[in-house]
Amino acid sequence: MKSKFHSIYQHLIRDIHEGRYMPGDTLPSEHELTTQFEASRETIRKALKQLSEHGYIQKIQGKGSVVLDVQRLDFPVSGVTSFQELNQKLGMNASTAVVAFNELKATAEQAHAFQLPEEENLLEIARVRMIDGERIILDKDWFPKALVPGLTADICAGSIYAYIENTLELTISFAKKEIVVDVATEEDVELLDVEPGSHIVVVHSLTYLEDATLLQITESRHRPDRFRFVEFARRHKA
Amino acid sequence: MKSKFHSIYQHLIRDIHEGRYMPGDTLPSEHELTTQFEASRETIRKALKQLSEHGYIQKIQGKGSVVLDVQRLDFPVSGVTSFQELNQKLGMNASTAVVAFNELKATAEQAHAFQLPEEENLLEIARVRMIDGERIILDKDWFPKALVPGLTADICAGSIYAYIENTLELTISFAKKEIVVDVATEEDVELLDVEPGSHIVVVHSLTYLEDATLLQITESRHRPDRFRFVEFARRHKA
DNA sequence: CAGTGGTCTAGACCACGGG
DNA sequence: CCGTGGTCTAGACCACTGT
Repeated sequence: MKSKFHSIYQHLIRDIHEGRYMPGDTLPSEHELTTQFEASRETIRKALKQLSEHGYIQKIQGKGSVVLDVQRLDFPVSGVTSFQELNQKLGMNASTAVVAFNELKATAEQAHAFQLPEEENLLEIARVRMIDGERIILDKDWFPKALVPGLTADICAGSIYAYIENTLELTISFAKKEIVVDVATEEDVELLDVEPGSHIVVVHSLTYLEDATLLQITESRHRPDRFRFVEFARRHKA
Repeated sequence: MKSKFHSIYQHLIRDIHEGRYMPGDTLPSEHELTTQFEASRETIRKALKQLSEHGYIQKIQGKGSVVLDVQRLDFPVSGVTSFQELNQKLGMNASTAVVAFNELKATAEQAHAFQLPEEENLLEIARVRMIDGERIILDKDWFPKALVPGLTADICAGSIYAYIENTLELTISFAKKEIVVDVATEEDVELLDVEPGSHIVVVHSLTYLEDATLLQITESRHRPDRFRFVEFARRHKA
């Protein structure tokens, strides 16, 4: 992204993070920002719109753009973010073990979800995430094999997202997620540090590319005492 | 909202829900929509932007706006939505019992969160949500008393949000949420149909008005087997 | 009243996709 | 090549907030 409004957006985020604008302050008016960034007002407004959507500011008509307290939000499990990205950002003492890497035929249900001909080949990957020496998360992923050529078990031990976005140059665009609580399966007990009969938090995700093709189905199974999900949401009236 | 782009947005949503555009179809081009709605292209684009953010369409450069399959998303626990609104929308067989309605002094922590002088009066409300005859959810809310004049236990048995938005004419704007899993307290065991020692899904929320003042702190405690949270999220690269 | 954000317009140029 | 969406502009008018 090298668009003008996106640069302005990032510039203002940096200003907020570095404390040049504190929570409760109002940003300079849109008119002032047009001269500061040498941009038209609509361009400024696009940048402010994004800041507002991401929880950085609240726009108040007649007053200005008030900076919100973003401190309590800095654990962005919400949105579309990979475990490795979180690991780096938060400096978690984490590691990944690949426990399965199989090629198999799609089931009827999977073929339908991926809009592929039945019996198309899928990659099935299972990974255990360890944090501070404990096995906390079991991630199970399915990809259409044709979409991720060259993907190896070694790559899966690092960041699949980095491989997809940087090496394959695919653009991940959006995801649908569902969080439910399930009872631990035998597999959970075997692979994670959980007791039989314990609850497991299950995050199902469907991840899509920018042309709206389904790239990935994920089932992420979390030990409940280490699960945390944070969201910023705006209200949309009916 | 009676803005032009919002009417167009709603018009297109209705078209999608009523099947005039099916998943996989492309909407008419932005140029065509300008003549159809007698609006400028930027106005059309504002409407399409919202459709995109809410998961209705995916815009693809050079091609058009593709309609997504919105069927799997129609359980919007994500966003800022009240229990009563969900109840109505989904036709749940649900009821609410108010189990506490107290006026008390704010703790230091609460006073700080609400940015009120210490010892300001708060309302503390606890409600049990029953679905199909089972006590599933315990909601505990705190409001600054001054912000919700006239709120009674009777109103709390219905929709507090409806009272706030329709009667008090306040506008709820955004919320920060956190989902964690806790072990059932004695209070949970007493008020909900759960076993001692069971897990409880806890949703902490901070709800804000459009001038960014904190209106409400909520702790919503869910029986795990009936908890479900669905989200649509777009990826924002670092 | 002046200053703020909210909406809308008409036109321009660019980047991408597909024939 | 044309049609698509992506960005940017300059200017206009309105609605709201505060003095």
